Parts: sequence; C-alpha cells; structure tokens
Amino acid sequence: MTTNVHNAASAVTNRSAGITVGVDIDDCAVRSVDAAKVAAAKDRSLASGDVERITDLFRLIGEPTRVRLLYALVEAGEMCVCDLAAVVDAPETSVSHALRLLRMAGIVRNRRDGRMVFYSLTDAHVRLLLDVTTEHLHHTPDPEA
Amino acid sequence: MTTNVHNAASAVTNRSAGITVGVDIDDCAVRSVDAAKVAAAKDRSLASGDVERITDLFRLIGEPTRVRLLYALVEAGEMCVCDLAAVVDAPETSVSHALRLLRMAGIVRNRRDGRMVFYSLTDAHVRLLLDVTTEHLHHTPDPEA
DNA sequence: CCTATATATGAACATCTATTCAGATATAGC
DNA sequence: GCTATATCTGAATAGATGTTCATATATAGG
Repeated sequence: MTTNVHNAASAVTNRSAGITVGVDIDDCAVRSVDAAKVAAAKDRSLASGDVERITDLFRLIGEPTRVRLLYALVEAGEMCVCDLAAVVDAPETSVSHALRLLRMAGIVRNRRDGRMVFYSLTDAHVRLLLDVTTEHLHHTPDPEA
Repeated sequence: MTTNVHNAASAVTNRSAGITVGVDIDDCAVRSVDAAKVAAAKDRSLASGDVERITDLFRLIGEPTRVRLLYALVEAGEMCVCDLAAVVDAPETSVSHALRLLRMAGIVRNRRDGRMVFYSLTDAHVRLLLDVTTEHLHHTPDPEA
C-alpha cells in the first residue's frame, strides 16, 4: 500500500558556491548543501520494502484499541475475545477487527478452544517496543499540556 | 484527539456457569470468562493519557517520509531541510510539514544558521525504537509475499 | 436438527491525514 | 530597500482508516 520509487541522481558540482546541484532522471533539480553527507545518508538509507514494513508496524500499533489490547496481552497473557473486549472496554466487533489486523501482521496468534478463540502475543519484541516507548515518554515532556 | 472514557464495572457472578456478568454504568452488559484475569488486566492497564501519548508516537513514526527522515538523522546526524529532502527524495514542502510534526512531538529539534534550518534528533530513544523494530522484522516472516 | 453463544466478516459512513499549491516569512548580499 | 534563497504555513483535495450494523460462520447442548 505504500509505494514511492524515485531514486538515482547524477550529481554535478556548481561553480558559484560550495553547493552541489544534482539532476534527477525526471529532470527535477535537487540542491544540496553537504553533498557528501547526503550521498552517505542515501547510501545507508532503508530499502523501500523495509520502509513499508516498518511504517506498517508502527501505524498498526498507533491506535488506542490495539495498544490497549497489546498491553492487556503483555500483562495478563492469553485471553479470549470477550475478555479482551471487557479489559479494553470496547465492543467485541471492534476488538475482533483489531485482533484480525494484529494477527495478519504476525503480532498475535489465536487458538480455538470450543466456541472461544484465545489470543496471545507471538514474540517478545512487541513488549520491548512498548517498554522502550514508555521509557522514552517518561524522559520526554508531554507535547500538550 | 483520542478520547475514550468508559470505565467502572460492578461485577456479579452468575449462577449457571462459571461465567461472570459485569454490568456497566451505561447498563451495557459485559460477559467475562476469566473474571480474575480480566480484573487484573484492567488494574494494570494504561491510563488513557498514556494510551494517547503512545499511540500518537507510533502513529507519528508510522509514515514513510517521517521514517526515512528519522533514519537519515540517525545515520548522518544533523542536516538542513533541503539536504533531508534530497536524502528521502521528497519535495521540500512535504519534508517541512513532516519535520514540523516530529518537532512538535519533541522527537527532533531545529537550529537556525543563516537562512538554513538544521534538524537533529533530540534523544537516543528513537534510534532504539527503530533498532528494536528492525530486529523484530528480521525475526518475523513478511506478512505479504 | 434447532437454538444459543462466540467470533468473524463485509459494507457504509464519518473522520482523519498526507500531499499539493499558493503564498508568507526570514535571512543574505548587494 | 531590493532580490534571491531557504523554509514555513494554510487551505483544499484525495485517499486511508476506525467504527458500526447486519449478517455469516462455528461450536456446544439439547
């Protein structure tokens, strides 16, 4: 769903200033102040596939119901849909939709027992992600208020 | 921007099964299978303010241009807007908008030098977040393909 | 087989968000 | 002060996304 292919620039140093002018294939000029740094950063920059996977993951976690669900699973372990709905205080339909997205992303897995379905985290990285985040927030002033 | 206040449930154990029926203030019944676990998870669950800050942060990072910008700053350090635009291969206007959001969230800071403005990361937590994420992705099969 | 329960699914709708363009601000150099 | 450059800002538009409702599937129990 995320596409942005647009690379390859041939750089030409400009006479006037210490400024480099790179000309794109599409002919859209790009000025750069620190050409070396730009080149290095471009070299080390992520493949577009990686960018897509990373953004998909962050966007997925960046929603209240899903964050609450993940926290609930981190804290209490495996739970069925109706209990999760009770914990995060959201309608079961919303929870089901949310869990489906998390499952498709490989973040949670489910297991059927009778007519209930139990969900749990697939690995510990999510917990680590949330921990690092809360750590960050504790050392950062609240943007609002 | 994220609001969802809806808590406090008085639990009443049901006679028929080992199932508890909690009745909300709003009178919307909530069934639970493992009442103890639900109660515990609810106890340990995040304050709505924390949920909002966390989701805001993840949603912020969950966008291609902003991820590329953060990676560029992680890899190459401080850069001006036009160089950042060159690295992430996006129009300067888009980059400016993106940087404004990152700055308002306290993730990056800026410094003016002449007519240019240089941006850099405010702390190391973002780098850690991205590292944990890539680590997670390397140990997780690609959802698509 | 029929009902009740637990969960899943699909579509419609309203909301949010990224991108774009036009124009504004700020600084440097003359 | 005037022009050019670097960045910012605001508004409009198109696309993505969460929620909701109606309905479908699956299982248990009689």
